[in-house]
Amino acid sequence: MGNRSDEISKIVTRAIIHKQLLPGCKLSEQTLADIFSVSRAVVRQALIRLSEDGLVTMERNRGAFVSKPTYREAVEIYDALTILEQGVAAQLSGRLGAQGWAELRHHVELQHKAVEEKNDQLSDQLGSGFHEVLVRLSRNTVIQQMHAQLIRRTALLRSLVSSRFDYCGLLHDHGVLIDLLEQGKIAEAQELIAVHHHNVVKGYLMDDEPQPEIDTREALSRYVSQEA
Amino acid sequence: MGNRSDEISKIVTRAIIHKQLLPGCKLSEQTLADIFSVSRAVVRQALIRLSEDGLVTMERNRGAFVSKPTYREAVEIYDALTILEQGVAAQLSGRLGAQGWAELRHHVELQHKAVEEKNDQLSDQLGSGFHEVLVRLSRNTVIQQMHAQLIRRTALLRSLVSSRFDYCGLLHDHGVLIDLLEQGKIAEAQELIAVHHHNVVKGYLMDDEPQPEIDTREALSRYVSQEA
DNA sequence: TCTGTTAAAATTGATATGCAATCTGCACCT
DNA sequence: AGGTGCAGATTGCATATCAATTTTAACAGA
Repeated sequence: MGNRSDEISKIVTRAIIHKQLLPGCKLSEQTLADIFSVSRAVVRQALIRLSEDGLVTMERNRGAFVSKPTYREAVEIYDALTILEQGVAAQLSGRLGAQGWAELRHHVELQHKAVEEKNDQLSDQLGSGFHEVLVRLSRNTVIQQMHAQLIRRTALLRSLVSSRFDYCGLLHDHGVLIDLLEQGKIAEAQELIAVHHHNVVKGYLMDDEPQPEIDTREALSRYVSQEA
Repeated sequence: MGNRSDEISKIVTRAIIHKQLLPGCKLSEQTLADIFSVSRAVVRQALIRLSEDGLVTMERNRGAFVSKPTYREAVEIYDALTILEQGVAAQLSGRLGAQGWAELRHHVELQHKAVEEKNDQLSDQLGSGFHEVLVRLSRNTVIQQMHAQLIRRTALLRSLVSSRFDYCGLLHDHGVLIDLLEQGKIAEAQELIAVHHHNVVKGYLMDDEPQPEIDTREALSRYVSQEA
């Protein structure tokens, strides 16, 4: 689509994923309009796109902010990822051609190098990338898009915490997963996926436990709504 | 959210789901602006929301149309639904309280009456409703929203074909599914979910086989792009 | 009658501007 | 320090305008 608002939303998405725009950051309409040299109307459209995607939260008369997921949301997102990837894994196992397995192994290889070079930025990217490749091989664009959206939201989570992952362990999981799937051990593969994501979430837990800072507005909403 | 564009997009969504607006229908900006007594800008925002949801397709300089899913898309949507519900089922089995099972059975009861009264409209609605309740019981709003979006898109599919479902059979599946889950027979429950959705898609096959009518523009796009 | 061309009208995508409602920040007062 | 009130900034929406593109209609020719 050749829409200006679409381009802008994609650019801002990239900025958010690359931790240039951090959760909670205000996205002023006029500021963005100046930055992209477009009218406020176009910026609003871009912000709406972003909010539909979950990366941005719009508050009436207050404006748009980069979303700040709660811990609960993090768990839900990884649960959703687990379910999607378990389903895809079951479909792929036994049905994927040699070229598919090769692509997965190649991806693990790439990440292996990134980890060895201690390139955390790249390791991170390739880490998510593996899961994306896995889903892409299912050849189901609907699932692919849902999954991609979830991955974008995990990027939000990563910029919310300064967690240090056990990249080596997570990477090892990827390799084992491929083996299990190729051998048709679906149940074990699915269990591994669940544990894998569970480990990632645990990595978040370290410094972002229950709730970092509570939004007063949200905390009081239930009381305000039933005031006399 | 108190946005006007949000309200409008929800109203149009209802109209599409209720088959008042059919796939392929043109959604003129000015027309909608007149209908809702708002400016074109607000209508554009609503249309963007709808297109992000997949119910509406926007074509540059041509406008917005109610989406017309292909058969392939239908299969992909039901595959996605299958995966989501299989995952939710596995989580629910053994973990859901008595109240949860009761709610599910109650829902089947309601649909049973609707089918007896030959109220197809209501049967349809409750049919999707059962799946929504199932997912709601997972208490995962992320999965819930993804699932709800898929359900909306299945409504699109239903208005695209004049299929007559075997409501009785589908309803029976729901009852059996509850039994299987309550007994902890996860694998069988998951298989039933897959077969259930497969049967629904087969119902669509009857009169909407490969492609109803091909969009010339789309059909020729690959040739036009590489013309001399 | 059918086909192809051309001109007019309609539609979209985007901008600019104005305005009411609301929120924010800050000086001010107790 | 802590509450009050106002000025300025921001959002949400309306209207008006314009270029680009598409659609429609009229028209001419085979």
